[in-house]
Amino acid sequence: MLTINFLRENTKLAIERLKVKNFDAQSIITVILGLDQQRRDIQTESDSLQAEMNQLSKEIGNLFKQGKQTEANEAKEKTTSLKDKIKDLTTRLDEVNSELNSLIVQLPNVPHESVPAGKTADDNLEVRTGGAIPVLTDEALPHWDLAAKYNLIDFELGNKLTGSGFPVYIGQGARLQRALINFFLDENLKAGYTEYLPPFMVNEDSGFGTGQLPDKEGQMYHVGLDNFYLIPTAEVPVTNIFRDVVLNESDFPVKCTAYTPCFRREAGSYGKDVRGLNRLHQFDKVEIVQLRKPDDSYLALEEMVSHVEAIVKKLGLPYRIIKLCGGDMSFTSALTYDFEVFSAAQKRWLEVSSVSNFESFQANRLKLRYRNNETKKTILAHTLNGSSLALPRIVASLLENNQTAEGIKIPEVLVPYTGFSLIK
RNA sequence: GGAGAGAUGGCAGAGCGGUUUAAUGCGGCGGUCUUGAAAACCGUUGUACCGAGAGGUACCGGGGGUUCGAAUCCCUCUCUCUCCGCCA
Repeated sequence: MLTINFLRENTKLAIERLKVKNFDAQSIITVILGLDQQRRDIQTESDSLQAEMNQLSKEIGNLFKQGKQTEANEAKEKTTSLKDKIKDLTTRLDEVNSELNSLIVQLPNVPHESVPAGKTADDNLEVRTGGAIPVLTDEALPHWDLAAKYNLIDFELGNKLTGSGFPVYIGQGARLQRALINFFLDENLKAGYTEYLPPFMVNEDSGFGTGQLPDKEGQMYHVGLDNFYLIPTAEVPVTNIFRDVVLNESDFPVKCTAYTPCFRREAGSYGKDVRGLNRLHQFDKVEIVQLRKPDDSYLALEEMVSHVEAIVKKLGLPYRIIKLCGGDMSFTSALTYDFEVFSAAQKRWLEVSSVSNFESFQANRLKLRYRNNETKKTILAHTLNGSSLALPRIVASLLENNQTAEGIKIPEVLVPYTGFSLIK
């Protein structure tokens, strides 16, 4: 969430920038600033009344000690009206605060100045492309047929065990998963990230910290008996490691990576978008998370984009990097780059990574701060994250693009991990 | 699942109705001494909000209550630990 101080000091800027996200903030911000003023007025009054009350209580204590019962009882009577006033003010303050809060959480993050305006994915900006799109024969198969042909993934079996969207990987298919996870983690380690293996379920506080709760709870699986949520991405447990933490300047940059399965309900999805590996309820992903000081978070974003790009290049997949327009960006992001790889038999671009700078939007919810060396003040850190990478669509693209008459070729960098160079 | 104990500042740990602006120790920071360091000694040491400032208010796991006054008493929730049971 945005901070009230930011809104107070940058009212015009916030309204202008939010237009890029197609969000008309004019009236809501006006109401917010009005409530903020009310809040401060009430608190000033309430504080001074409470000071008076504290003073009075102290005096009553002293009177009792001196045995002056009558005076003490007289003084006690004076507190009654004070108490009522304070109670009244406190109630009002709570009301104003909760109203204020409920409005602020409705405001999306303010996009970075470089974010293009636009409504849909069509308005996104292609930053650059790489890799060659393979030319396949007419007999080329989509990955779900390849998966069946080579017995790599059994989608039907997943239906039996759980339900649709929970595939079972088998043999070389399973080993390819394990290889990719290790490869991605190793690449991240080499780039200076520390590996974590977090819980795959989180509590409510964690869900709130990264912004999944309260609004998007329909997207997560909920374990009702214990009130836990299955994580939709490693971003949730990893970023929440730093909830309620005050870092030192010397701790930066904080760079974390984690492999986790990801669970998404994806209610309402259907059709060709969800065919095969295109969209699943459970999938594997390796995530990178960085914490930065505000002054170099955009440098870090570019660094993360280059890092993910290097991995995709090593796999030899045709890719494009896209800067999302305001309308296509997530609620919490200030700037997002998407990575897509081309899946040559489906002839579709598939999103395999989304790299974002959230600035202090998440940090404010998380109370994730650092102490400034000079001023000794605490300042909200910036959080960033990205996939490096999501497995299913990488697998889809690898299978489709690398199919030959002899079998499916495994990219050279993966062979040490798979132990085989051809799926047949 | 059963029984018991507990939750206090960065950490350890007192306090159990009114000089608590939370003792004390450790750690951290600043200083004295020293060629330098250690030791010793002295000082200092949280967060948030309101206020131009002086200053004020709130916070002792969360929420509610009793009281003129709550870290302290009551209710309730959550979590942690110990033992037993089950178990990879």
